[in-house]
Amino acid sequence: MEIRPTELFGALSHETRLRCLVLLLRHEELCVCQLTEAIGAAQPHISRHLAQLREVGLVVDRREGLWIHYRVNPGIPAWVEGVLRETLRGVAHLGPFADDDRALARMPARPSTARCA
Amino acid sequence: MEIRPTELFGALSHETRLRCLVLLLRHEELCVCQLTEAIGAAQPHISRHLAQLREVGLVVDRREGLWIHYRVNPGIPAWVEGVLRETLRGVAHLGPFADDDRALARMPARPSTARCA
DNA sequence: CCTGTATATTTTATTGACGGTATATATTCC
DNA sequence: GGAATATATACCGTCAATAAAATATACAGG
Repeated sequence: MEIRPTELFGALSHETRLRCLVLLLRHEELCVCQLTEAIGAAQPHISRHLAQLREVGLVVDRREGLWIHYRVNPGIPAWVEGVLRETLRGVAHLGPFADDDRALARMPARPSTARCA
Repeated sequence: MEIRPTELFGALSHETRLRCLVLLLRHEELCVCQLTEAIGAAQPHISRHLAQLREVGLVVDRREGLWIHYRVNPGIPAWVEGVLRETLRGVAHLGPFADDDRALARMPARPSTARCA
């Protein structure tokens, strides 16, 4: 698993992508509709930025029926893990990131239980 | 001292800026001519990217005669320090970063001793 | 004050990232 | 197979980042 440093930081330099990643660091695995709902943006917007995270190798996806679940790539190098850990430590309490987490907690039904929206 | 996460990562997402920062992490304090020589780019190029690192708050500068010395801002938040430490750990051995360090070591005269070029 | 050195900034042109909308693909259920 | 849902991609106009060259500023020494 190789990640080029400038590509890593480029991926983290956009608020939408960073918010997605922070949610995934906190919740192991989430589907697109959960990320979309928690962040409160348009679905193609979230999807496009998730694709960029995937292309860099930061996240992997897994299809299950209609839903596609994303998670942080378990194969990232140790130093990248370190960067993500320190980042989470630094941003977890900040406005948008904390709000996203609360919005996610308020979501009524989770996938594999019923429909998303 | 406040650093916005997306701005931090944006600053690290350009190879020239990351190379400058890695050199500064390793050497405490360097003047522009040392960075220019070690990296082997045009002076205005280095200067512009140092300015961006300065605007984000990652580095500070100090004038001493003709030379302007840059160093990593000692006032950055702990989590940013953590990110930088992990980054250094991850990239130190990679091509351009290791080469820069060797090129710097080969520089004959250092500032405050004689002329730069 | 004039020259040369070190560094910064401005200018201009180009490339690349982004958002929004529309459309396409995949899957399930009927 | 057709409808509905979840997600992805394509298209397009716009704006910001970048490079390269030229110019400006700051300082030192004669």
